[in-house]
Amino acid sequence: MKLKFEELLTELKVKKIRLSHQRLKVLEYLVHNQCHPTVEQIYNGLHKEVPTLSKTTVYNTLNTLTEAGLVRVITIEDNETRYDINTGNHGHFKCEICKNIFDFNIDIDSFDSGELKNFEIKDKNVYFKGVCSKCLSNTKTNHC
Amino acid sequence: MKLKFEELLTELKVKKIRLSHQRLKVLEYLVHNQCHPTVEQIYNGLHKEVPTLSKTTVYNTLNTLTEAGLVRVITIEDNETRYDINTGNHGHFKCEICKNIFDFNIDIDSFDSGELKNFEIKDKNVYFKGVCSKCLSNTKTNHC
DNA sequence: TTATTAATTTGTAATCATTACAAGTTGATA
DNA sequence: TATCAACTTGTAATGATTACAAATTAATAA
Repeated sequence: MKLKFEELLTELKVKKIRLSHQRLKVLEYLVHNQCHPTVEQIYNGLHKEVPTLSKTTVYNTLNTLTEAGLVRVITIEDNETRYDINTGNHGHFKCEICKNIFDFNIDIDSFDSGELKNFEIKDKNVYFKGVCSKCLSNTKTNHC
Repeated sequence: MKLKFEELLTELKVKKIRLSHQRLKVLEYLVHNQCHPTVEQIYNGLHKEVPTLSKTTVYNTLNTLTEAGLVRVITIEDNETRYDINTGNHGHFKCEICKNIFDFNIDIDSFDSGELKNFEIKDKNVYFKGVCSKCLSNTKTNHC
């Protein structure tokens, strides 16, 4: 965790992005909360610690970090944008009952279909939806 | 095309969804325009032919058809929901220059990772972003 | 350490997609 | 052809995101 945060700071400096207090706090929140939070969740989570924080700043910061490639946008549902500090190769599963988003390993690069051979692919996303194992067993219990 | 439309009608009847004039027109539009249109595009495209059509009806219809499984929602970008009458197994590539969305073949079922073995997967989506071949060659030309 | 300045933050207002709602209309059934 | 629940419609409400301008601050150099 600590390591990850230091690496992110270095990347910000390299890319000449100012290390403002708000940006560091948002980054820290994302490193500590890798549950793919929404803007609302980030804002609420930081509000006690940084009372002057504005929601606009959270939006601005996330856009800046996304453009810099430090953060990945997750748009599984059209009404809620989520953010992920883990920019590595992995898929997302959203449970329609508990609404949680789970990471799963997937080698997205393995299916670089020949159809797109003259296309420049910058970003690959795999999103699954359904019901997670925990909610599945709860549903079964309720039926008895 | 004709065949596809007839099949869709049969499915609507089976699922006891009324074959209203507006629903048939939206379905027809989707069958004829498989370019993953937005609500705005569908509404504008049908407005001449069906002047009384309301945008709310387009939303309602698309939600009904999606729940019935006749239409697939595409949410690559968080600010625009798109709709696809092709519910078969395929991926989507969005060009960030021309904004077009391209279909490509992909066997999504082939990577049913063991991590999700106790999950019920209802929907699988693969979204790529980047620059399409046409826009890539245009960019090159402009540099000369 | 301090001054300088451009970048950043902040709060409010604006925008845009989508949904809620209630009154009018219509498709399917008998 | 009558009936009625389902559907459509227009307007208003909602909610996420962005625009904007004034106040603040991080980074640089003296």
